[in-house]
Amino acid sequence: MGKILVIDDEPQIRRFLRIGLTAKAYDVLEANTGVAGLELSALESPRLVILDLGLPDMDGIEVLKSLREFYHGPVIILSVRNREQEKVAALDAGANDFVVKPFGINELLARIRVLLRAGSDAPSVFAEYDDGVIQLNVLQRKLVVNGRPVHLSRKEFDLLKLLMEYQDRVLTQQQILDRLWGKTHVQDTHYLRILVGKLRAKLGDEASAPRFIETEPGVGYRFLSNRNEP
Amino acid sequence: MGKILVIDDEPQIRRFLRIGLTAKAYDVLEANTGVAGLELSALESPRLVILDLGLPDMDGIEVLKSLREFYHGPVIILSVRNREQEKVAALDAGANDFVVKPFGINELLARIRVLLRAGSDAPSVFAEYDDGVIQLNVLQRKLVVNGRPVHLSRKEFDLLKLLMEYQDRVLTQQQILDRLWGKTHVQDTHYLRILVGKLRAKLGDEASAPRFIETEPGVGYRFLSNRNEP
DNA sequence: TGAATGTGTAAAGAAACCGTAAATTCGGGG
DNA sequence: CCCCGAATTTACGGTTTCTTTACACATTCA
Repeated sequence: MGKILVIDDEPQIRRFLRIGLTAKAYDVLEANTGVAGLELSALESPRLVILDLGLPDMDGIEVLKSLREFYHGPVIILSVRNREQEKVAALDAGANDFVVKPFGINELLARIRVLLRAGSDAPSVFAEYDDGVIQLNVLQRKLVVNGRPVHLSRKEFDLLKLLMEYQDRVLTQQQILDRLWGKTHVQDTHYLRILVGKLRAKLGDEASAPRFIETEPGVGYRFLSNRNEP
Repeated sequence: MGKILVIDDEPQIRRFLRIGLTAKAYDVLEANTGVAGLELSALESPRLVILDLGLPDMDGIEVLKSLREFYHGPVIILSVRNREQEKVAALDAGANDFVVKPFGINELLARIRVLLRAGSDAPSVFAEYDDGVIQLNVLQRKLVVNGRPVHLSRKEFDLLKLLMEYQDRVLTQQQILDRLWGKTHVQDTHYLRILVGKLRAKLGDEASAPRFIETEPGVGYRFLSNRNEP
């Protein structure tokens, strides 16, 4: 049926979930800390993640945000607290659902079915990119080009990651601006041109004969995956 | 921001939702019975539906099932009852979320954002065209004719995509002009002729013996799908 | 036949768009 | 508080794309 990752520090909750999930033929992976959970997600590409907000090693929302750097599958949040503020924060940070403990296993299973039903067919994990020429590590936010490490600023990195994630597809200027600057700046296309310029310079790319980032005039940019060159 | 339909018989709940939703710039439609709600959904194609299970005229689950016969957007269920059985039934009948009354407006708004966010990158109706001779990839914005990549400008691409989308059917000049230039330019048919000319040139087509784009004099243009040629 | 209308190319002009450089402001760390 | 890298703003030259203008040709219909 698919792998489901449970990130929770309470053994009895994990047991409760393990029993309920395996009964429905899901494969259950378990982690008892945020760090272990993040590692497992990147490694195993689970179909869905269940994340308890009350972890001992990291703040739950931080785990979620880190997870969303590379994991795009559905995430269900568990919490003992029923504060609206916390729900809104988690949902806006990228969670797909929020379930307050205690909860019935059947409700949780139904919510899982809803999310898997709607699931996309795109790969759920984008943790690294590597064709012989250019390597990007999303977790460490590090880039290597032709064997040389290249330092990127925050926005430069986010832009490159976004383009690589949708390689060969054109991302419109509006899509990029929305993602990097927020909806309030979707018309400040000038920011974007400058950022692309800086990124190209660091990649050793040139606009007139692009090997990495290609301009689609009036539309947006695309990252090229097929490089045919010396 | 998009139309949201509220199906609820209690005026105070509708008012509560109307205020909260319009404050976030959603357009709110309202229905106080199941029948009225189904009619409005079919008529208005809202971006999202909020459905109360306790309606006077029909059983809530039945409304949901009927709705799902034709409506595929997100549906949030409201209910005063907190029985697990009911939640499971609703979620399995096609609901995307289930919120128990009383609830905070901010949580509901956050859950709405989650559902609208998920549906935003839904697969486009028309993503690709390919007969042995000509291939168009909409997401990559790439065109290949007889194995050779051909670059199209923005308007050229939009025009070709539109024609291919309605292959073998005639699109009137007005329809095309409206779609590409907006209603203010529906009479500037010169634009269109020039654009068609450029597109034909890039496709290797000629107006007198069209293989791809055929002129329907006095009416418009059509893209030919059945090519019988050497 | 000949005006009127519709269509197809070509080329010039205008506008929008892109890329780079450099100056200025912002913000976090020491 | 100062410093440095990052982010934003300003300025400008070059290019593509879009729009406008011009004209030849075909078809229709009076």
